[in-house]
Amino acid sequence: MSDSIENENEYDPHRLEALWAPVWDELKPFATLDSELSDDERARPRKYILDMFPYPSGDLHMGHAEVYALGDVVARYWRQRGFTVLHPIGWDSFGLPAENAAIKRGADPREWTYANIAQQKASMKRYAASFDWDRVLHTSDPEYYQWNQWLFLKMYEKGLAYRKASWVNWCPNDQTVLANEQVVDGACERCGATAEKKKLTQWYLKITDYADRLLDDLNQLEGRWPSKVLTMQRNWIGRSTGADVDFEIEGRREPVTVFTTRPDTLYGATFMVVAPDSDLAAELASGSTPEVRMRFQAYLDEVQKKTEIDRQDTSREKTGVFLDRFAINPVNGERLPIWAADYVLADYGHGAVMAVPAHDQRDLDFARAFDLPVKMVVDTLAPVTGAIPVITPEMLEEEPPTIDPAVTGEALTGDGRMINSGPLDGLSKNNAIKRVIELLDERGTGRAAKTYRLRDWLISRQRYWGTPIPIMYDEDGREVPVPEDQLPVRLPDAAGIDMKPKGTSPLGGVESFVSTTTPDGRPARRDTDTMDTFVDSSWYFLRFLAPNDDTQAFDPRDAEKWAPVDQYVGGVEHAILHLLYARFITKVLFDLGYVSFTEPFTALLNQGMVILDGAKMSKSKGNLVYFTEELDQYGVDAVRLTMAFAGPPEDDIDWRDVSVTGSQKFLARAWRLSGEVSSDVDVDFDEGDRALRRVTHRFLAEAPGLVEAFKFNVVVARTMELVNAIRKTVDSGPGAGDPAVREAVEAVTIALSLFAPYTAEDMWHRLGRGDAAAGRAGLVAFAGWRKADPTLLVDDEVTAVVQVDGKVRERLTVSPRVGNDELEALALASDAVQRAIGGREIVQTIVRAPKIVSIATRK
RNA sequence: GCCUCUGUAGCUCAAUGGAAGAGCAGCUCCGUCCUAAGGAGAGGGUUGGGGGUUCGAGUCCCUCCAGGGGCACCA
Repeated sequence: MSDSIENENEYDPHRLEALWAPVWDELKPFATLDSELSDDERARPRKYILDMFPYPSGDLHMGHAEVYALGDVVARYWRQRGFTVLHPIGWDSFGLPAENAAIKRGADPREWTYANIAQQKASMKRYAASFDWDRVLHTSDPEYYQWNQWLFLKMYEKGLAYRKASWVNWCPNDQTVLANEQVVDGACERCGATAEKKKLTQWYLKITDYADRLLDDLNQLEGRWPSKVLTMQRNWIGRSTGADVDFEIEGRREPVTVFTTRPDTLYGATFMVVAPDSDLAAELASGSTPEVRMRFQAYLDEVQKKTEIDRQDTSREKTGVFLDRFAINPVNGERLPIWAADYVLADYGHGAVMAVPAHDQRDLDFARAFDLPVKMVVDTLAPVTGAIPVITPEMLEEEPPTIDPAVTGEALTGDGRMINSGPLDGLSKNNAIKRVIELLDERGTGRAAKTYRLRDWLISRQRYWGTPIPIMYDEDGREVPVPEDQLPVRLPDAAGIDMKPKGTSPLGGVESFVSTTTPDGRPARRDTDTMDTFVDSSWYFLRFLAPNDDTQAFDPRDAEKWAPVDQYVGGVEHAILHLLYARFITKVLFDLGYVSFTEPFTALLNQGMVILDGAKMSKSKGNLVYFTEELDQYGVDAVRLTMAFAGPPEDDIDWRDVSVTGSQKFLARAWRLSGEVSSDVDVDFDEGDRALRRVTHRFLAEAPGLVEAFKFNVVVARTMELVNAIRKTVDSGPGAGDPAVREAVEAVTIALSLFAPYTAEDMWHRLGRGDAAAGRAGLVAFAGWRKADPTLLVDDEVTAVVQVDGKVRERLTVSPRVGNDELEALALASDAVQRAIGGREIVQTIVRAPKIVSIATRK
């Protein structure tokens, strides 16, 4: 039992949490719906700060603790800068874990999900994240997902949503298809099972139509998004430029088109390779001899047994089978044997390549394995720049080393002069590319072309807990879109549905769901797949603008007011998937006229992970740090401050390396100061101690730039320095009554409001600042960042250094406004400097007033 | 293998080409019946190695080493 009076003079984070949480609940400090804003707040400039919303699997963990601490620093900072800040939160609440829990424990996915949401929400409130709790959304609510369906129908109308049969990635564990983006190193991104290939008819969104814009618009984000993410997106889209070339095939009416980035080497093609799992290969084989058909089928079986992981092993030996068919090179009429080999991919380019072994390593490896001819068409030793090669006598005597790829096994991929290439002879690589495309164009047998690595986005999932695809099929199997006024297509109750994965959607077994009628009254059956949950998150930032609007997905006028997101905060694990999809959907909405911007997230901050002992935390490793336990032990503010102080946000935080106790001690030091200030609230700061005021104002001037550059750890270090300076002033300077002490402690309090809201709120009120009558405007969160006084930023005197021949020989105390000439004269007048010069001739003097004079002598 | 980012005090990080610094931890001292909180003080560096440009390099260039990340049979 502790005395409550004594208690109030001791820093007790849990007491402060209990004291202020109810006040905040009452005042709703961060509510931003129009009805909640005062005229003044409506008139302020606006910022939209968004933290990636969580998936509700269990309670919050340390990773969440980091994102929401850092995102909150940014949101609270802009409020202090006088902006009206939209900072919403919601839940990405559709998805597999709910369904897997249902299968494992017999729980209803809906109940499981919403129970977890309630728990996470309570934790976030305790954590004092400054969210607008009036704008909460859950993607699993029909009020949300009906707009997924609306979006799908809009895209369907535009031909951007379509169904096709194709080889798809299949997760044998989750028993569902995966988007390309969800296959990492040949394995399911979620569960790690080796992905398989299946031929299925599925729904796709035509993201490839947007490939160029998705790539080119990345330039707008340069400097505002981490360059790492930009690079990953560029790689993922993977645009290659080159040419399509048509090859006539003996015994076939239609020519075969291949894509190449090196059309200049067309004269060096010695064979053609087609992907064994392509339709083309099957067709060419079936038109060949029975032995070829047999050998091809055997090869295809072998290839299809390989996993994605085997296939990606680049050190593998080349395999293939000759199809006994021939293509005709359009530029020189040469007959090229056609092979099927699995180093050519069916779904990239046209699934066929012209092989130029002399100038492509893969083709060369294949040619050497199967004894195919190698023909050099680029002399890479020939100069292309016009420089004259230097030939030494030694070089003339020595036999020049051969560069022939057939001998060396090294393909020549560099620039050089074209040889053995008819009209291209003598040209450099780039000129030859231009010229050959002209030639092909003239003959109509080829053209400039671009190819992408990006594939269309497969969104069908054979699972229950997701958005039903709003399409039905009539008795002839024709697609019929669900009319907009019949949305949402509701997910049926989980009760009685067998969710065990069986490769087809659980919804297929719910006759009352499946059976429906077309708008014109004919019987029809619904599509039973649900959408990839990345559809949900691809536009949620717009739904936050009016989460309760049941007439539209979002109001374009709200989008004008708030969007795009000024600052997005989240983990780098979404560098491709979520961020690429959200960019794509934003461009679609732009094209449909719903928004006036083409990029959803103006700036992006990726935070690192919280790890322990150098390793990712995981239940199986037994190295978990529990969020709630940390809060119980150290208090919310100390944990939040630690997240900000541990290092640059993008670096991982090893919980072993940080000291939450240290953060707590610092907060206690700062908090105690707020109780020691003995000057009045309206005291005149101008009369305060000048030395402390200088430290304070330098802090006020410097901190905003640091926050805006995400150097939160540096801001915290600077705040610590300021606290140390105040302590010195109080204990061994002018004392706690000096006006400068109040000014400095208030600056600390406002700064701490970004990191440690409970502590800062309490300090603010102990300082006599919190105005209970002012409503939320009386809270420290709206105190406003103090302006630095420029006259306090310049020192009265500074030290200038004099170097002679690079060594510091003298320090002069001068005015910061000293001129170059004056400073030079002072330097030369110094005995120490003259001794260092030692009578030698001065060859150069550089003066940078007021910092340095550098004198160089002749030695 | 290719591309890219990062190497500064024990740890985490600062430093428009101009004196190598801060916070934390550790150490010493004060304080205390004891412990802790609290206070005072000092120490700690080949800025990963080597070379270059410069009056002057942690900063720019080259090279090597180490670590992280990305890409990798994409024609």
